[in-house]
Formats: sequence, structure tokens, C-alpha cells
Amino acid sequence: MAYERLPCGSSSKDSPCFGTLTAMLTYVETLVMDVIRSAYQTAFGAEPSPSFLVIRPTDRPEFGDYTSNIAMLAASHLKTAPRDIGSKLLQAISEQIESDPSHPVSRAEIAGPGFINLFLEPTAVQGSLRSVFDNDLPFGSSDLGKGKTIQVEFVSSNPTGPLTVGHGRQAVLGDVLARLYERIGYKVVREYYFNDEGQQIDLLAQSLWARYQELYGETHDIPENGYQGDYLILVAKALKDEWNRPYSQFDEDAKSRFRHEAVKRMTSLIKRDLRELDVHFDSWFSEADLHQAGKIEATLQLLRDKQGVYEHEGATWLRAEEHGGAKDSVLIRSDGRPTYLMVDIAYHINKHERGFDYVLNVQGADHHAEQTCVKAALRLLGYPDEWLSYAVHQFVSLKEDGQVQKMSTRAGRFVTLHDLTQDLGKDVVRYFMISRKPEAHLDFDLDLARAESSDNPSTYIQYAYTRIRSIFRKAEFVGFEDVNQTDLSLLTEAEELGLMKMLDQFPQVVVHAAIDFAPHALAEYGLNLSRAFHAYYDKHRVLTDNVSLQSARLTLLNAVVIVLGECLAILGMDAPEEM
RNA sequence: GCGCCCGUAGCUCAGGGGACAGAGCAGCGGCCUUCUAAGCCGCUGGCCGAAGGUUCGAAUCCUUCCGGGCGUACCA
Repeated sequence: MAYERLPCGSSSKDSPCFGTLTAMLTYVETLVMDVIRSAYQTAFGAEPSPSFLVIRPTDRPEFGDYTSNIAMLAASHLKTAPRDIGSKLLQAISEQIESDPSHPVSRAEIAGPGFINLFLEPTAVQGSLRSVFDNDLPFGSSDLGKGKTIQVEFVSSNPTGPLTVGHGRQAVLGDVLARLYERIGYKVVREYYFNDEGQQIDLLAQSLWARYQELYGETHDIPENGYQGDYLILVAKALKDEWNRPYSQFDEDAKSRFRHEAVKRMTSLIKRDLRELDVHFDSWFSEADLHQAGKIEATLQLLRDKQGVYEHEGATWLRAEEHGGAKDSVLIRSDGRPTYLMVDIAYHINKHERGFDYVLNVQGADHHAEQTCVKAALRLLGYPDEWLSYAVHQFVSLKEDGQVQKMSTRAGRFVTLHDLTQDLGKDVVRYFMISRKPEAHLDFDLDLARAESSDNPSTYIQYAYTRIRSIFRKAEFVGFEDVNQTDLSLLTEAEELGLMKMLDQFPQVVVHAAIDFAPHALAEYGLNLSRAFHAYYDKHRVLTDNVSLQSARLTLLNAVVIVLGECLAILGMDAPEEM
């Protein structure tokens, strides 16, 4: 695998890419790039500017396999018309082809305003298949991260109720991003940050107490801003069975008991919901620890030292706006209690002290203002901007028979993640949650998700995997010790070359999905690869009397199943042997 | 009002400077004595929200406007 480092410049995405966008070239792209580069050198006697070196796969067979717009891009620099540049490049490529019998290009054309269209030799494409098996790392993995650590913090919902489908999107998004960063060479720590004390927990305890008293026939209003959901009734019943005594007063003793039980039981509910989705954390970080360790005061002092705060109307404010924040915000309320923002800043200092090279927070779009203020505070303290990234996602609506449901935890009006997972299964939930780009709203189509057919993209991909495994069982194929013993030149069908070119792209997709926070690209890729496989399967027989051909096709399918398996693994979905 | 995100086929969305705009669902029509039909093939369907600009080239970049979501708390 070859790497090129290009200036980042154009990337507006807020991702850990070291200030540079690292472009990785696949096996085939390396061949094509070399052809273009050396043709340019031959034709113009100079190294082309890296910004001219653009190639991409074509979307139409008549345009060849790869195309480059280098002639248009270099036109003003060379003060020459694109078509003229193209002719010279074409001539240089022709000379290359004549002098090199193993040249990867079979022919080249100039088209349209000056595109260089390259038609590849089948051997060049077949060579890429070998690269699937030849790597030191699993195909699609790379060492871009150089073993640096990145902490991914996500979900981080307070233990005040079950997780909703909205949390589910964040859980899957964070987990898939974590898996992606692992694939590109980072050491990843998944962390869940939760608040187990404070005003919300008090409200929770009081709401639970009210439910508890209801069981003794006493009506107590659930506090305003309290938690109305039915789930607390179940908890109250369990507690009644255990304690078997009323608590008529919400005194300090009761408060402490109900708070403790509420947090304990809500936390274990949350852990169950996440486990059911196959989302696991390495670290559970308690906000209370920050308070107890005196980190709030210490952080405030750091900000003071940098002239980052001021007093106004009895409260202490962060000078966020001066440092890129959305607006100045309160850190310490006039009654002396710290705000959520204050604690959040202290938390990020703690993350930094723990030595993570990069930190990635996955959050909902409703936290945007908060994010800019945290960044402002860290900037003030002299942290490099790229240390902290936010992957922001929009909300989820459930759609059933065209009906869209809006949710609110506090009002007790929601569909729980647990119910959704029980209904659809982990794989379907994960696929649907990740299949849209994070910054777009997600309409979760329950009717489609429930379909147990090819209509359902989740099962469609798994079925492709299953079909290949089934062929392997039939052929008693266990994979090749040495792929070089297989005659890949027999793989000349258009569908076969298409599959190989698609496989070749996989490492690119993984890098893009990770550093651009675009895990949906992987879901899309898996779907397209499955489609290409199903079409191939339908048109060409793999198991035949022709031993060499069968062997070559099994090798191709082995590569497909490896990549499909990796796709499913990164998405956190099962790869079933049979369906 | 201001800030962020989103407007692409009837519906849900890919594509985010390149050559006639893609997929799934829905609709219509085909394909199972052969590796799992949870599959394949074909047809139907679009002034890429609107208008200006930048460019050899704009769905894509910029500006304005329109529509939707979120934020704009001494909530978390």
C-alpha cells in the first residue's frame, strides 16, 4: 500500500488528521498514478504539482477504468489548451506502452474537454486481487494512526432513564467510528461519561419516590421537570418488594436511598441496552469524581490565570466569544454552583492529563453551542485545536405507516432502544442507524427494517456473505495457502474485473469513513459490493468442471468474503454462515 | 434576530468542482430440474428548493432568498 501526503487545506471537517489530509493510494491507483506522473514528466520535463495528480475510477465503461483531469488542471500553469496537453500526455503514454510489455494500461484516450481515459490490462486489475491476501495487516487496515491513542467518548447519557432510539444512533455511530479508527492504526479507548449526582439525579430520586408512594395509595405529584416515564413504576415495584415499607417523607434518609437505587438501576438498564446492541465501553467516567477531586476549582483557576473569565451580575463568565466560542457563557452561577460547561471543561483537562493523543466526542446537534465553548476554553489554555474533535449527529425519528413520532425522555414519550433492539435485532438496528450520514436527520423506516427479505439492506449484505460461505462448504474450500498458485488471468469476465476494482477501493473507503466521520460510506460500500456479488453469482457459475477456473473464482470470492466480513465487522454486524 | 445542519425520483437517501444525475422502497413486467429466489434482469419515474455569481466546467464552491430541524438557559 502506498501513501502520499498532501496539504490538508480543503478539508473543513473537524477530524484528527494531523493538519494534513493523508491520501492513500490503492494497488490499482498506484499503477495509474505512476503512469500519469511519468507521462507528464516525459511530456513537459518537470514533476507535476501534486494538486494536478487527480485520478478517479470512471462511472461509465466507455470512459475506461480510470480517468484523469490533469490536462484541465494544468492548463493555466502550462499556458496550453487542455486538449493539447492531453495529446502530449497520450503520446507519452503510448511510448510507455510500446516500450514496456507489462505496462498496466492497454490503451488511453482523450475525451470531452480533455479527460485522459485509461483502459487497464486485466493483469493490472488481477494484481490487485493478490494484494487482498498479501498484506501484513488485514486488507483494509492501515497504520495511518501510528499507534497514537484516541479516546472516543459517546452516549454519555445520564442515568435517569432507559436509552432511547436517539441514544442508539449515537451508540452505533461512536462504536463504528471507534472500530474504524482501530482499523487505521489508532489505539482506541471508548469512554462513557455519566453524572451520578446533582440536580437531575435529585429529580430522578424524587420522581421515583413519588411512584413508590403511589404504590402505598398516596398520591404525590412528580416534580415539575421530573421524570414522568412509566419505567420508574417498575423500579418502584421492585423496591417495594425488597423494602416492604413506606417512606412517607422525602427526608435525607429517603433521598439518599432513592437516589442510590435509582442510579444503580438506571445504570444497569443502560448497560443492558448497550450490551444488546453489542456496544461496549472500556471506561465509565463519573462526573462526581471531578467534583470530589477539586478539579472544578483548579480548572477555574487555570482559566483565571489566562484572563479567560470575568464576573457579571454575581456569576462567573467564560470569555468564549473572543476565542471562537458561540457566546460568552456562565461557568459559576451566582449561587456558587458550577454549570455543566464548567464541569465539561474540567473533564477535558482530565482527558488531556490522562495522555490521550486525540479526543473525539460524539454528540447530538443540540450541543453545538456547548462544543464551541469547550473548544474556546481549551484554546485559551493553549491546547492544539486538532486535539479535540466533535462528530456531531442529528436526531432520529421513527417512521411507521408514514407516521413520524417525536420523542422526549422527560415527558416519558419515547420508544426505547431496548424495545427497538428486541423488535428488530441488533444487526438491523445497527445497519439502519449507520446508513445515513451523521449530519442528516435520520428517518428510521420501521416497516422496511422489519422486512425479512432482500428489501432490507441489512439482510441483503449478510445474505451475500452467507451465499459465498455456502459455496465454500460445498467446494470444501478452506482458503489458499499461496494465492500465487492460482491462475488469476482466467478472471476476465466484466463482472469479475468489476468486483476486483471494487475490492481495490476498500482501504480507501475505510480511511474516508474514519477521518471524514462518514461511516455511512462503509454501509453504502457494503451494499454495493453485495449487489455486485449477487449479480455475478446469478450470471456465472463458480463450481464447474474446469478446475483452474473454479480455483480462480474461489479465490475471487475468498477476497469478496474477506472484505464483506470486514465491512460487517466494522459495522458491528454478525456474518452468518447460514441463513 | 443571530449561529449550526438539512432541502436531489411519489417515499427514504447516496453523490459534495468534471463528461448523459445514482441506489433502495413503492409501481409495472420477466427469471428457480444447475453453487441458498432472504437472489437476478428489465421498464416507469428528476428544471438536484429559487435566483444571482465564481469557473473551461456547478447538484457540488460563494452570496441572497424560501422551506424544515436544532441551538441561541445562571438546563444537562
